[in-house]
Amino acid sequence: MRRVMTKGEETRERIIASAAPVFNTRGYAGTTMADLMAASGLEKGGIYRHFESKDELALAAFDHAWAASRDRVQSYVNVETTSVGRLIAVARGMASLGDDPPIAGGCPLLNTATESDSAEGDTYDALRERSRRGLRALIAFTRKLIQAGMTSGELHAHLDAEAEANVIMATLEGGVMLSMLYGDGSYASQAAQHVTTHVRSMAR
Amino acid sequence: MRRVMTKGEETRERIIASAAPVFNTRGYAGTTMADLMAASGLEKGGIYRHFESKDELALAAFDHAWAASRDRVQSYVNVETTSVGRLIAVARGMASLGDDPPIAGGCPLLNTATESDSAEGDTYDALRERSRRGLRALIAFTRKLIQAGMTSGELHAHLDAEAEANVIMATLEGGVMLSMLYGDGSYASQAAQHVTTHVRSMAR
Amino acid sequence: MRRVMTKGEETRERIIASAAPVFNTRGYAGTTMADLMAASGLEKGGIYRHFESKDELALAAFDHAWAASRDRVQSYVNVETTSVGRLIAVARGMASLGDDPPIAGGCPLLNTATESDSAEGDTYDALRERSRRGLRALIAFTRKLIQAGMTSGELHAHLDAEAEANVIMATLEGGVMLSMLYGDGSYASQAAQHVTTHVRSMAR
Amino acid sequence: MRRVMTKGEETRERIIASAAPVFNTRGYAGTTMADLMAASGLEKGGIYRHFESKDELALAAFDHAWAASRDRVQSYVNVETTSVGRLIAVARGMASLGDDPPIAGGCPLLNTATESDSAEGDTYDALRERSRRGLRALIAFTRKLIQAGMTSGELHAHLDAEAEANVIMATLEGGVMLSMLYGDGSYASQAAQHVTTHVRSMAR
DNA sequence: ACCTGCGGGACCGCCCGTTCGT
DNA sequence: ACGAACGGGCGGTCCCGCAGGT
Repeated sequence: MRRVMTKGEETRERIIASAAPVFNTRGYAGTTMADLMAASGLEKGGIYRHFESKDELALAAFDHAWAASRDRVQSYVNVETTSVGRLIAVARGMASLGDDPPIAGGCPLLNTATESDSAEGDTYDALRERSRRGLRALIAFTRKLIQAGMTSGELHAHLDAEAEANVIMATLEGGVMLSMLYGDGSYASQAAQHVTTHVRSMAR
Repeated sequence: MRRVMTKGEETRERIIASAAPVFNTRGYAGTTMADLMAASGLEKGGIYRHFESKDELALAAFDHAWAASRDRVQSYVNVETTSVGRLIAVARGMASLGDDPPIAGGCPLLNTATESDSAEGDTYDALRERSRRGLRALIAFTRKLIQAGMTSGELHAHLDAEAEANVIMATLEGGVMLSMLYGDGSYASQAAQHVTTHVRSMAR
Repeated sequence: MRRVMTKGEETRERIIASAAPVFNTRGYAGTTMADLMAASGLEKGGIYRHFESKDELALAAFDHAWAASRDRVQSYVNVETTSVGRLIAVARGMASLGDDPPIAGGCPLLNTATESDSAEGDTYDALRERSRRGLRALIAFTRKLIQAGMTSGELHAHLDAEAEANVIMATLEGGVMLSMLYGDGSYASQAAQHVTTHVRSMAR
Repeated sequence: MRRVMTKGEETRERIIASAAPVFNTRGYAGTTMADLMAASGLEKGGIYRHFESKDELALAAFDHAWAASRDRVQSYVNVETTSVGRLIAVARGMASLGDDPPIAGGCPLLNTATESDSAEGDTYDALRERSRRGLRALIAFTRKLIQAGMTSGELHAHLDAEAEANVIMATLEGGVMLSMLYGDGSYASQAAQHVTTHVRSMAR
């Protein structure tokens, strides 16, 4: 019987999991090592054994938070079979990030993108790059659903799939932002509802 | 001929104007007094004479940035006469914040809302409150435009003006976010285009 | 009719008078220019017009406070005619500094001596020198009263006037210290009573 | 053999021991963290690990200095067996604080009392409270010695022990003050001599 | 092998005492 | 006499490296 994870790896994962909501709520610059210590229950040295720097942990925490958010959306999508159904599932899944986020603080893509978009510094560069990749993946996923719908005949044939995907994601992220700001999930829900209606209007 | 502004007031305004893009790009927590000194050209003592704390300056800088952004949108709206035209102007005005922002860093509402939405502390509280007010005003302005269009007969009579305004602003802010993240104004433009099409579809 | 004091000199005196209780209560190091501004009602520039530095003002304030304290003791002495009466008057006058000081904060000699006695720095040197002179004068005054009493026959002829004066002043200053610490004038009174009894025991 | 003190506790004690003479000579307000760093040989971070603030260290340093001074007096008292002998020992012990203080700067009670007696602020409040307790204990100790002498018949039966103790301590502290100011231990010695004579005069 | 806690040093926001133009 | 600006240094806190102990 093989060991799935060493004790050290488990600790590492535990640190990441505890750090993710902290970075997601306070931001990279607003998070201190003391916050991370309190969250993980470890001393400084204990954290530094597993991560070279706060930066490295921040990156790992972002990956963790983004994976959790992506999984959330994926879980909505997985139960659907049609392209239209899946597109609507993406909308509802994204909206859930503003209503009941898997990682406290809302959508890590939105948070990290906004903090890092025009800031300078190596860590911000890395954070921005990950945000870009995450959002690019999300938009590409949506675009492919649209294209699949176009191919299968569920959707009109002459849509600009790229542009539609961009706008859908903009609307959903904007809804999450509003919901987080006002502590009211209905903004994200309304955004999801709008996307749903829009997607249906693209169906023939 | 009387003095409109004392030398001190001018300096204060100069400090605010120079601080606004710094806070807007680096965020509140990411901005240091040294950054503010470099931006204003003043020494620490010179800044401290005009502001009790970094916090007070941050608040003033937010107000400045938000006023500049609001004015930008307003300047698009002012040349239009119809409700539909004005709604489209709002969309183009907001999109311009992602393409060519009046204050470096993009939309101060988006940036400040995202940084402060789930953070703790007095300054974050104040920042969050200002973001809420700003966004509320922006949404209310949009809602009134929709209601005016409904009253005048430009738009369908049975729209949910509040929900429409929420979604429009979510879409536009999301578009700005994407444009800032990728350094590409077309995301915001596509969001504006979508809103434009949507508004026209609401016209009878 | 000649001007006794120019307007500038008056202001200078006003600053000194307002600064004296501040330095006497907070000490030299514990007093800030802001404290002095608040006490005088003047702005920084207004104070610096009359004094080259905080140090110079501190010295002037000490002189003022010490003069006021000396005058207080003198006023007790002046109404007495005998050496014994005058010695007792010195005791009661000193005790009054702990009970109802002419300058808030108690005896400036005690305060300044204690702060400056083993500290380094030019200003402390000057402060210490003034404390030494003040206390030396006070002790000398007391010694001369004893010597006068010895000469006149009021007191025993073979006293060590210098030592007696030293001890009397030590007792009285110690009493003031206790009274200031506990906010209770009875310590100083008891010290004065002891000195009174002691002086009477030196009378033949 | 078990460890009596961890390395951290030892460092903490070392910091306190090095800080005590600094605070005792320069006063609380006159002492900077840089002074404390120089005295301890540690960097700021090293000190900060053991104390939350300069204030906390100041309080600990006062306690240390006062304990050392008390021990000094105690060591004079311990070798005496009679009440009169012990009272005289107190006088000589106190005088030694002005002549050859265990902590540079003289009597911490005198120094701290004088600095804090009329100053405002939480730390001054705490310092004043400690000075009061220390001096109260010293006076009470002296008073009990007098009362014991009265009970045993060494001293006259009708003395006001409280008042005598107050005056004795006033005289001794005043002597220390003079010795520190002039850098001449003879003032404290004369005060002690006076107290000795006075105590003997109270003996039947 | 893993983690705790100690200590370093840079730098934070703030406020000091000071100078100078008006 | 004021008020603007200065620049250094304040107390405090950060992130981090490393020695030592379990």
